[in-house]
Amino acid sequence: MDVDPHETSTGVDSADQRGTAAGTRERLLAAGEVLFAERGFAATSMRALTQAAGVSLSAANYHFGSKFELLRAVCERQLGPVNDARLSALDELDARCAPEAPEVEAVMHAFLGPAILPEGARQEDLREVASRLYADPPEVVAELKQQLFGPVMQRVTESLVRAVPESSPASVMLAFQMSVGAMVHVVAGHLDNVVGLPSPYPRDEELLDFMVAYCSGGFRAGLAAADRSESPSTPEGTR
Amino acid sequence: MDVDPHETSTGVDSADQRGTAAGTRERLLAAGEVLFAERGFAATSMRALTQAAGVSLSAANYHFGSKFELLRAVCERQLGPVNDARLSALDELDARCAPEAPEVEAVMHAFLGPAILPEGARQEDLREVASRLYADPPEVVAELKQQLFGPVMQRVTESLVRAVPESSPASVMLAFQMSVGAMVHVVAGHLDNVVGLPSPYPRDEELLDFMVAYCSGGFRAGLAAADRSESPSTPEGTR
DNA sequence: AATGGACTCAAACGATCGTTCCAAACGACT
DNA sequence: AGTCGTTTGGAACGATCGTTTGAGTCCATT
Repeated sequence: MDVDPHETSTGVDSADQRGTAAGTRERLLAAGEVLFAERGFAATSMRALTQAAGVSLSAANYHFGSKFELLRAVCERQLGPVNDARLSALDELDARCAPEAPEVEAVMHAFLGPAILPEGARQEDLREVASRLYADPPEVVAELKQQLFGPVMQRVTESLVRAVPESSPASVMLAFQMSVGAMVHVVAGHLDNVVGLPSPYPRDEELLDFMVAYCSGGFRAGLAAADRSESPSTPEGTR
Repeated sequence: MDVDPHETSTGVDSADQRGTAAGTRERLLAAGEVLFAERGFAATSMRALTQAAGVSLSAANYHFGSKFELLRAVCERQLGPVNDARLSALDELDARCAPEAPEVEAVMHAFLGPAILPEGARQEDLREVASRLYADPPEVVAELKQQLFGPVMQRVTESLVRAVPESSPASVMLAFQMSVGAMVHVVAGHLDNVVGLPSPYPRDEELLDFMVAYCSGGFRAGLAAADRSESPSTPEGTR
């Protein structure tokens, strides 16, 4: 807390790979992506992480201060572009269909697309660290999760509520959360562990279309069932 | 491996709570249910667990041999009845609709029901340990997961493939896996962390109906999209 | 050449991890 | 009473955890 070495030193220059300096921080982030994603936070030791990154143990603590801050940096680097893309896609969607509410499919596409298809440069492979956040939390990760996902979740929920005005917001939230669960399951790569699906499932537009169709169809079907069970009886809690 | 104290000592008698013996093992399992569920395997220490159970540290290792075997016992106790109920519900479903294939909704209900509604005695609260298995694995839990979920997953997939014979089995598996993800998300209680839903979400029949509708609707919509993208073009890999 | 900051390293810190060991307490049976 | 097998508690084991320390290296600037 006393002295933070270089807080926002990222992006001081373009293409500064001249020495050995810039490589360390990047290698730590890359190793954190892999290890945090496949073993979780608690099960990943700093020694295993720094060894995988090929740097010293104290280098990690110098750059990030603590293990948790390294996790935060990894998550922010992974989710920052994704969430930005989501928000801009939702803004563009709202702007396109003027005063009317957007379609459920379009909102789901704006939400799922950036998580499935790699937008910018980082074309590599896994984006699963954030998914692991849904698993590890010893109640410390909760704050990080809220900070990372909160704004986007609120924004998507708002668009979905407008898309389906006839359903209660609570049902909309529940249905959307189930969609989140389905997405997390796919992105985290839990597909192969039970049945014989291809392990690194191809992240192409075909999968995205599939997931958008699934989440939208489930969303609508769930809300239909909720409306059906709310209207005929039990008008409890009109408040 | 040498001497296992009481391997299958469960159920030697009915109501054998005479001394202090039967209480220890039960208290350890109960504490494991709570702590493993809310903190994960790696983040839960044996000391915290035994302290929560009110027993000594060595008592846990005496009864279960190791931390991992305690996790296995907790998971088996939680998932055993659930998976049995699932299999018998699927058998009953197959027997009911004679030669015809079962409905998607019925299969989903047979799969989701036992996980949502507590069948037998254990009416308590959380059944989230198994969900945590989808998160923790440092590649050791994979074997346990396969052992716990494998048979049921295979059985459900088989029924779903028969229910939707026009779709490819791979698409059916993927769609079902997304349903699993949605269910895990709900059962694990990840609902509250992002938005303001009620934290211990009520596990009643209304929720079950909602989830069955969601998973079935998503399942059908996803498969429809997959069929749509397979038939018109790209007959790649006919092999 | 010299200075200062950015960065890395090996080594060690105290704490906690899972597990083991051993002695004591328990009930059941002769 | 006495013995046996079962179960428990306290202390300690070696290993590993996250973090800190201090000396060292590198490069940019003067």
